[in-house]
Amino acid sequence: MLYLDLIVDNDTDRTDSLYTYGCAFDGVAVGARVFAPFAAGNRERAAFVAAVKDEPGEGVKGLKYVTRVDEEISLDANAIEICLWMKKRYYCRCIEAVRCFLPAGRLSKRGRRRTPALEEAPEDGRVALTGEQAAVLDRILPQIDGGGYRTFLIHGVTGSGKTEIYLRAAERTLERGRTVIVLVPEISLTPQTIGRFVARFGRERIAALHSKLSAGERYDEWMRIKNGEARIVIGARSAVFAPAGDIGLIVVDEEHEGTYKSDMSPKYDAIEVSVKRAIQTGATVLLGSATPSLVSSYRVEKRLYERLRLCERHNKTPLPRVQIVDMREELKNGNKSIFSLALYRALDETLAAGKQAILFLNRRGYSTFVSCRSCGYVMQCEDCGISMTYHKAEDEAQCHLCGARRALPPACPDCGSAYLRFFGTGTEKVEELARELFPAARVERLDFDTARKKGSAAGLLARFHKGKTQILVGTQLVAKGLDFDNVGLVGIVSADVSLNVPDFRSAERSFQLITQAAGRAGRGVETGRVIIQSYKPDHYAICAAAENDYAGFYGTELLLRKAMDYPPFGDLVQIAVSSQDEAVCAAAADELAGLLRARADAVSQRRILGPGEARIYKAGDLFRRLIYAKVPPRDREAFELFLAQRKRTLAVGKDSGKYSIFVDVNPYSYL
DNA sequence: AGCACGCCGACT
DNA sequence: GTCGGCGTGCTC
Repeated sequence: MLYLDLIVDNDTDRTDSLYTYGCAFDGVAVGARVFAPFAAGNRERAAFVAAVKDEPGEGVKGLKYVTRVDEEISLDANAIEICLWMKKRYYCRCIEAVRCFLPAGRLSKRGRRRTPALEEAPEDGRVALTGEQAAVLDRILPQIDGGGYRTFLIHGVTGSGKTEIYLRAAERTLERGRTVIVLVPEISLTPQTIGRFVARFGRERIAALHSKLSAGERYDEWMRIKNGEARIVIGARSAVFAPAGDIGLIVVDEEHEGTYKSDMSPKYDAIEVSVKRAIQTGATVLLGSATPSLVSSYRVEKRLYERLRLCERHNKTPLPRVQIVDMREELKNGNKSIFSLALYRALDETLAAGKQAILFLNRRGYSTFVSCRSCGYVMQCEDCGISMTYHKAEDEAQCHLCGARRALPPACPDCGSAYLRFFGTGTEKVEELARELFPAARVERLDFDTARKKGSAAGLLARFHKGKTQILVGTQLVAKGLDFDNVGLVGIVSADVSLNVPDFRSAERSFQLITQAAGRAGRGVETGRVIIQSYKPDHYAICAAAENDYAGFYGTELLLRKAMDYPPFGDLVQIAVSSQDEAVCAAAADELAGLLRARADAVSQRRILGPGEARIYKAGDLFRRLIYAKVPPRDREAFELFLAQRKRTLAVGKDSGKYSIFVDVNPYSYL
C-alpha cells in the first residue's frame, strides 16, 4: 500500500492543503492525476499527486482510498514543484497553479488530432549572419550544447535581427534532442515571428497556443506537445506551462512587455516561471528586448543574467532625428491646438515629399472626460467610479475599465446647465483634427476600437502599407512591431499620457513606448524624423528616449527606485481586502496593516503603505481597500510565510467568509 | 464551494 | 411520527 499527498480539485481556500490517501495502484508517481472520494458525500473528485509515501504520516484521521488513476492526463514532479512554489510566491491555491499546467479550463473531450492553421509562412529568409549575430550565437550555442541553466538578456535595437538568433538557438536545441518554448507578448501582434518559425521548422513540429483556439483545439495542441510530436511551442504567457518534456530553451521575446504578468489568479510572472522551469531542466533562457525592463538589466548588473548586445540595425539605416517640443511654449505663443507648429510643419513637409506619417497617442476615444463647465460635474462610471471617455463614433460615453456605455445626458444631471463639455484628447480627436488640417491626405485610425472589428486591422494596415493612407493615427498598437519603409515621420502627440499614470513603472513604460514608436520612423533607406510633444520636455525618460540613451535612463531610474524601495530593490506587494460590509472591510484592512507594521522594524515601517480606499472602491457588491508592502529580498521569505499564514487563518478561522484577501506581487494595475 | 447533520415547526 | 426548512461546520 502506498500513501499519497493529494492536491484535490476543490475551489476553496479552506481545502487548499494536502490530503493523504491510501492507494492500491502500482506505479503512481508525483504529478499523476487520480480520483478520490472527498468530504462527507464522498463524491469522486480529481486530484494530483504531490508526494508518494510509505507511511500515512502524523495527523491523518479517517484515511480514504484513491479509486482510479487517469491514464491520459498527468503532470510530472517538476510541474508539481512549480505549483507549490507558485502558491508561496503568488499566494494562489495549489489547484489554481495546477490548472495552469492543464489544457484550458475544464478538461475537454478527446478530439479527432484538428491542427489549426497558422499564418501563411513567408519563405525562410535564412541569410548570412552579421558579425554581431555570430558573436552573440558564439556565446549562446556552446551553452545549449553543454546543457545547464543560464539566462541571456539579448539587448538588441529594433531591426537588429533578434529573431534569427532565436531561430538558430532553437535549431541547435532540437539537434540536441530537447524542446523549445517561445513566448511572445501577444500572438495576434506577432504573426511575422511565428511565420518565421513555421517556415524554418515546419507546421507539424510546432504547437501554437493562443486565445483563439477552441477548447478542443487547445487540448489537441497540448497533447501534441505532451507526446513529443510538437517540439517547439509558441504562445503567449500561459505557454510557459506547456507540457514540454526536457526543455532545453525558453525564449521570451520583448521581455519588457507587461503582458508577461498575469492579471488573473494565479497572478504569475511568466519570466519568473520561465527561469524556474529552466533551472529544473538545465535550460538556456533568452530574454530579448530593445528596451529591457529595469528588473532584467539590474539582474545583469547582479550577474544573474548575461547581457548580449546587438547594436546595428539590419539595413544600417541611421537612427531617426528626434526633436522634443515644449507644449508649454506653444500655449504661451497662442497655439491651443494639440499639434505644435513643429509637428504641423513636419507633417506638411512629410506629405509634400510623398512620405507617410504615424501619429501616436496612447489614449483611445475622443475626449478623456465629460465635465460641466458650470458646476464641475464629471461623468463617471457607476460601477467603477472612474471618469468616462467620450466616443464620438458611437456618440456615447464609455468606461475603459468595465466597458459600460452610457448616452450623454442632454443637460448636466447636477445643476441642469447645458454647458457639458469634452476635455482631454484621444485618438478619435487626433484623427478628426488631422483630417481638418490636411484635407487632401487620407487619414486612418488604428486602436482597440477600430481593430476589434474582425479583419479590419489587417485591411487598415494593408492600405497603409500600399501607401493608400498617408497618416495613420493610433495607440500603442501602431508602436509595436509594425515595419513600414515609407514612414518619414512619427509624431508622439503627448508623451505625458503614459508618464502621468500613477504607477512606479510609468517612467519606464514611457521610455519604452517612445523608443518603440520612434523606431517606426525611417525603417527604409532614408533617415526618419520623430517629434515628441510634451509638457515635461525635461523629464529624464523623454530626454533619454529622444537621445536613444538606454544607459542614461537606466542609471537615473535605478537611483529613484532605490530611494523609494521599489523593484528591482524588492517586491511591491499589493494586498486587497474586500467585503460586502464596508465597516468590516475597513476594520480588517486596518488590522492587517497594523499586523504588518508590528512585524517590521522601525526602518521598515515606512515600507507598509495604507490601507487606503481602492480607486475602484466598490466593485459589484464588494468594498475594497488596498495595502502595499515593499518587501526587500532579505525579508521576502519571512514575509511570504507571514502573509500565507494570515490567509490560512482567515480561510479556516471564525472570520472566514466575512472578508477576503487578494494578493498581487508586483502588480501592473493599481485600481 | 458542496454536502450532511441537526434542531425546530407543520402536517399526515 | 416524519418531512423538510436552512443554519452550522467539516472535508485525509
